[in-house]
Amino acid sequence: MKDSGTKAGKKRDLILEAAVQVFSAKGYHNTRMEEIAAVAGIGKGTIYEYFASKLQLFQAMMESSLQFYYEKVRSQGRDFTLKERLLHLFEAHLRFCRDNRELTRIVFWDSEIWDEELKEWTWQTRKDKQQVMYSMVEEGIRRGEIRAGDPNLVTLMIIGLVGSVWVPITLEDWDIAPDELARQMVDLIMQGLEPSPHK
Amino acid sequence: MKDSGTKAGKKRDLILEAAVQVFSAKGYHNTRMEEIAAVAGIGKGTIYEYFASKLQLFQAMMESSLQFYYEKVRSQGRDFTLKERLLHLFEAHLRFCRDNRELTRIVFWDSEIWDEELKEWTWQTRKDKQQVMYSMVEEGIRRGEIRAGDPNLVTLMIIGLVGSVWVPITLEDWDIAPDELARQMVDLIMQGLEPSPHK
Amino acid sequence: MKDSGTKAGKKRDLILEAAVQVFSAKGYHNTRMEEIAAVAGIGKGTIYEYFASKLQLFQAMMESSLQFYYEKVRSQGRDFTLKERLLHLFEAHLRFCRDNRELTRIVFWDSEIWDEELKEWTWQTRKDKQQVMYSMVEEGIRRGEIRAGDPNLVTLMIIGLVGSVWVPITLEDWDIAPDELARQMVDLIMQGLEPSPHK
Amino acid sequence: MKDSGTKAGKKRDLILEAAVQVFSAKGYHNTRMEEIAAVAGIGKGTIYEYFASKLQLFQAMMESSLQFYYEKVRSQGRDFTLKERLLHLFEAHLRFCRDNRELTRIVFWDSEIWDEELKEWTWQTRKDKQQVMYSMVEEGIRRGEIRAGDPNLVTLMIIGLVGSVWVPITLEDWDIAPDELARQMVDLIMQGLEPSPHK
DNA sequence: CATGAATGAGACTTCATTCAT
DNA sequence: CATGAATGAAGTCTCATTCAT
Repeated sequence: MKDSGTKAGKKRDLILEAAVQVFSAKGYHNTRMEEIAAVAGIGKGTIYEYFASKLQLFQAMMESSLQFYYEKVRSQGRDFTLKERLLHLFEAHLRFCRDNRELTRIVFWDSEIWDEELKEWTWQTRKDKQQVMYSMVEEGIRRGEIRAGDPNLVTLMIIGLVGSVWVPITLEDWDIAPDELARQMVDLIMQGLEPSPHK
Repeated sequence: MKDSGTKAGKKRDLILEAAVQVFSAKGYHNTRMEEIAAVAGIGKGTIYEYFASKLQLFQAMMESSLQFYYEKVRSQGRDFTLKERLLHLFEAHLRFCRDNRELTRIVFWDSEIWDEELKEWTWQTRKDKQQVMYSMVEEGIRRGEIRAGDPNLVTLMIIGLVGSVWVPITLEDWDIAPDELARQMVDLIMQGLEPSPHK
Repeated sequence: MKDSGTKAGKKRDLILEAAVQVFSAKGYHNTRMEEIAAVAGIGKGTIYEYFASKLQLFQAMMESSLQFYYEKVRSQGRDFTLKERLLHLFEAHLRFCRDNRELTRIVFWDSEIWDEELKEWTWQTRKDKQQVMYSMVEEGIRRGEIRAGDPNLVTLMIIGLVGSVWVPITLEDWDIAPDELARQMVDLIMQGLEPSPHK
Repeated sequence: MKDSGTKAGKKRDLILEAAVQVFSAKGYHNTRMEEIAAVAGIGKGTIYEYFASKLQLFQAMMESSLQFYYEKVRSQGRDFTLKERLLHLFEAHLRFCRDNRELTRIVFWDSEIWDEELKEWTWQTRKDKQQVMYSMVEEGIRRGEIRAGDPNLVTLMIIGLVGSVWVPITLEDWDIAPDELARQMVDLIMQGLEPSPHK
């Protein structure tokens, strides 16, 4: 699936897949290298042929997972209104969450590792995501698609909403229809809660 | 027995405070009992006079911290509109986050412990919080204060927003004015993003 | 009971009695000073007012217990035949074992302490006991009361028999009549197992 | 899987041998896993590759030792008189004690561990041993080889004698000739101490 | 004298990592 | 390349002993 044509990296991907499974199910600290090896169906020592340490394996797994995520999510058009872009974004996100429950659990939530390097990386990733959203929001304001306001706060609200629905989807196995839910989410964000007398 | 009246449990609290500090800074697994003891300025063994194990210390810290949080947040009136209640809630929450950056970091975020009992407890806490909000939302709909819609989704959005602002406050040391920010948040939630032609 | 008239040492004996109980029930290493204190109904620190360490408390308990044992057992006449003396000895021994099951358990059996000093002491005690018996046996041979043979081996057999009946008495709560059993034991030792055609 | 045929379990046996040495010399509680490892010439962690815990190592050592003992002792004929069987038994026992001084010290004596499971097992072992002897005695009585009497007491005496000679052999390094000593022991048991006028 | 809260040395055990095969 | 037996650093927890009250 992730294999890029050639046979090279086949075992590396095998390990990565096993890592996703085990890390997702048990978290970083409760995962034993031996178990990853077992799940991958290889020897414990073999992992070290491809990854220098447990931490680096975790990082690689996160990176590849997020890349995988971004590929899915970012495949959206450019010449759309903010509303439409949000719709696409939400839908893609929801779809991904629904289809990769295990993966999202570890990628989005569980990160008590506090390795300095990884912390920095996690941090940067978060900022990047926020920055993308921030740009969208700012552009939306410029275009007059949304009313002026603190774009920062708006960005946070959107990110927060996206994050909040993730919880019940992955943790409670909430069964959703991505397109329908995305529509509702956008509606909520755009219209707010107040009853609109003019509608 | 331990002390006469006011100062009872002094050392227990000392340990709890140290635990908040160290657990918050390093996360559960990277925290060493010895370090907590050092920060508390006591001997390693003393902790075990008050808490049976590392896990139980963590649990006690979480519990007391959350209780502390709820005390601060729940001190809000009842005979108010949803809007007013949200305003109070947000403001209290923001105030707490601002004033207890370290604490909120561990309490709200970091929980890769995966002890079955604690997991259950964390889970229940989350559900409780959600339930309270859900009731508020439902009542708001009944009263006609907000338009009908999936109360579940609305609840999630509010929780998501609350959570999302917590990140920059505690992690980026975002300096905020709780009352002003709360007002903006409520406004956002109530009005939505769309430019309102009728206003 | 053990108190020698005055009030002095009352608490010391209290501790000693508690020590017998707990050490007997749990063995040396599984006994906690705190438990002894609890059983004695005093504070943990108080033990150290009377005994310098756990080991010394154990030693004192063993010493006083053995002294108590010897008092009971040695109160036997002198101008008797070996057979009579054995009879008295066995009976006294059995009586003591029956009446002090807990105590004998720890005193005679359980001694995995391996403190060099205590080992030496245990050792010496054993040798002393053996020496007393050896003298009796030797005298018996001289007097022609028993046939010549290796007095060492005879001594061992007697000690062995005494020890062997102790096991079911204290561990299996074998209910015995000391005088009757003593008679049988002496009979066995004196006559042997072989059917005696001449008797 | 570990090795081809003869050398299988080499390291496990290495550990077991070291365990016998150290446990025998120091007793259970005063033995440190690290020391066993050192004696075995391996790393501390390696022990845990073969035994789950200190207690299980001890149990395994006891079991294998006793099996080893029984193999040596039980290799005796069946169609013999009680006297002959005792002779063989004693001789085998003495031989084993002499040749395995260290081992017998821990196996027969030192058992202050008080783990419930092990206690039960020790207990059962003792009962089994006793039962075997009891059967022999009973049969001897039926056959008229020994005079009637309480077979229980006779059994205890024999066991006691066997145990009693063990002490000087292993603890005092008593140098013995197994066959000669066994003969004397049987003679004592069969004839008793009393001078036999008919002999 | 009596106490028990405090201490910290030291024990068992885990598990990431190495390296000989 | 692949392996898994071997390793030992490091962590949690126990409990005899101390000492301020």
